[in-house]
Amino acid sequence: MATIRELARQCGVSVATVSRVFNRPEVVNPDTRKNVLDTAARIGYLPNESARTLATKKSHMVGLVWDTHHRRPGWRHPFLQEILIGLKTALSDRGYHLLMLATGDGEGSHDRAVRRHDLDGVVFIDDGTEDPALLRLAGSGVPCVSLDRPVTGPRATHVISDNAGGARGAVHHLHGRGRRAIATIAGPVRTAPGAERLAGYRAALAELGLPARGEYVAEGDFYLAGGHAAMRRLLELDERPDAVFVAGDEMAIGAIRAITEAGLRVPEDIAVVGFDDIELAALVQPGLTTVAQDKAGFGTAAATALIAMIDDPAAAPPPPAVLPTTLVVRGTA
Amino acid sequence: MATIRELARQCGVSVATVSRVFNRPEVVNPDTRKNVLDTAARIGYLPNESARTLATKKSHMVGLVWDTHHRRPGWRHPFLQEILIGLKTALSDRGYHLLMLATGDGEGSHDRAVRRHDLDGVVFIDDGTEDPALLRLAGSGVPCVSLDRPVTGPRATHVISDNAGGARGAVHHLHGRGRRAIATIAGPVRTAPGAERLAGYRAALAELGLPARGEYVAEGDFYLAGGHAAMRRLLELDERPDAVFVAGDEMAIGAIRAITEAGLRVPEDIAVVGFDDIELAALVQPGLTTVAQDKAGFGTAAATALIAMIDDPAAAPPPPAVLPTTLVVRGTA
DNA sequence: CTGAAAGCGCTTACAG
DNA sequence: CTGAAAGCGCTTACAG
Repeated sequence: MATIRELARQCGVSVATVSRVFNRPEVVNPDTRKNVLDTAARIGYLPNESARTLATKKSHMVGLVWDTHHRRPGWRHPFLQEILIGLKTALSDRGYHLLMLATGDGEGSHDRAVRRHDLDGVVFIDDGTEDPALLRLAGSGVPCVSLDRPVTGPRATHVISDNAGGARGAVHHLHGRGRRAIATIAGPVRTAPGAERLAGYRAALAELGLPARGEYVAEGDFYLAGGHAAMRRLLELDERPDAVFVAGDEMAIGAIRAITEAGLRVPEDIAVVGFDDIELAALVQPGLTTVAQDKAGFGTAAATALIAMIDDPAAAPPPPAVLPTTLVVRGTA
Repeated sequence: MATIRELARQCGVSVATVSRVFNRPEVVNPDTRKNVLDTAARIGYLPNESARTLATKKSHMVGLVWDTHHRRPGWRHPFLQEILIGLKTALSDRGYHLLMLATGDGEGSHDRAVRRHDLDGVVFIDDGTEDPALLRLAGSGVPCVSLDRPVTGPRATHVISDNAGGARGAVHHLHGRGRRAIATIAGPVRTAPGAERLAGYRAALAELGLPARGEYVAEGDFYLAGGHAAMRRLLELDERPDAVFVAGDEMAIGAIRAITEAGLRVPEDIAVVGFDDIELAALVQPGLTTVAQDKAGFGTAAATALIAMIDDPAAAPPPPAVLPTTLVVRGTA
């Protein structure tokens, strides 16, 4: 590998000049600049990132804390792949790479990695658990953006869907279809999406002048089995609902299964609206009517927020990005 | 951040000694070793990775080339998330991090990133297209392991499922269920999984003494719509098949849809076996009988192979890892 | 607009 | 078993 010294020699300039053409090209004479660039291309010179990072403390790498937890082994984000695409694309457009942080090598592994590698920022995508290492990280002053949950810190912000708005829209849609006994299967209220979607459901009920019945709220866990179990509880009610807003698509699929097993039909007997718009939603039959999240938008918004913080160390963190949702009407409501 | 110099000062030793306790602890006096380790923990010393990499040319980072191509924008690997988990876990157990390589910043971006960051190795997970940058990388001498496709290079190997064996098993299963007119919907034969599964299908036919009819082979593209279209072609045949081995679960779901639309039943009229065992396979109704791949095994095997090459620069690359498959019998065959 | 020099935080022969 | 010193490949005031 050609080094900066070798390139400088071949161009007859100092290494300082070569360095400048790569970092502040505008300050160097156009002719020498061109010469340096040309011979760099010819001999295949590439600035070494470790040396750069060592000198500048900027690694041009962003950490991704994606927790494949001990506590919740099989945790899957409903659309990790899409988020990754958005993140990676937006980041690489700005010259940043994504470093997937190993987890589980003991407490505090994340902040250690951040310091050892001089990471410029980090994005969290976790299951909402209060991990002390994450809190410490967010509090430490490195730019952080978290997905799907609020964080606090001097340079931390988050991106989240308009969960309440999406939920409201779903309930209004159900109401528009003539349903009046509208139940919900909520996500865990300790998570922001769980709590906000439930709040949106309640708000819509109030707006529509529908009674808020406690027994119409069943809590699930965002997984299929949880949705199934919650629906069974709902089906045992004396006044069976004629519609249910389910706070996650996987749970909605489980709920539909429970309804079918009970000998009832969707949407005729009970209409169902989900949330997320996972791939599966379009593939089941009938297609799942659901509140779609802007999947790629998560990645893009996270990258944008992160880079804003990285570019201006003095600025306050950008406000949380709230992504609009879209109701996708298919067959279940 | 405490540096090695600061730590050395506090311990009353030279930086060389401190460096040794972290890199070759066995050569330093147990007492001084303990002292260094203790004060390191106390003052929160962490070796800086950039400085290490600069000095040693080992970054302890492995690149992941995951092509979200221009040529095939929406390309999704059926179980990227699971592979990522396996990879990340196995890698981090050995102290390596995963760097997701940006793509699209022009030709050759991958090999440039590898050189700039002194990556210790790279794993490819792509759609099988012949990307010159990848070939160059594999030929360059950095340890490479590719998923789902063979590669050649001085230090390259790959991990792949026993595609032919899995396909054979599927056809034998169909035969055991009494089916004799067994068709297949193949993946693109330019991909290794596509070609090998087709070969396995043909081998099984021969073993079973069944005729190999050209019109019973329909080529799909691994996507749902392709499977749907291929099945429609098969349904138009004079001698309609009574079973079909579909080389991918998504295509299988599409095929089932086509069968249903034609007013036929699965498995009564036509039995279906898929390949992959994607999440969806267990969720559709009836459940899809399919050849399961060892998802986490991909990541683990890739990490193992990579680390073997990294650890012994002189050794020949390990032979390709061929992962066994498992037939999962559900409702469609 | 350009160069000489110090410095970033480690590792590693080489002596002892 | 340990230390002094050179070196890894850059960047960045500081002069000029």
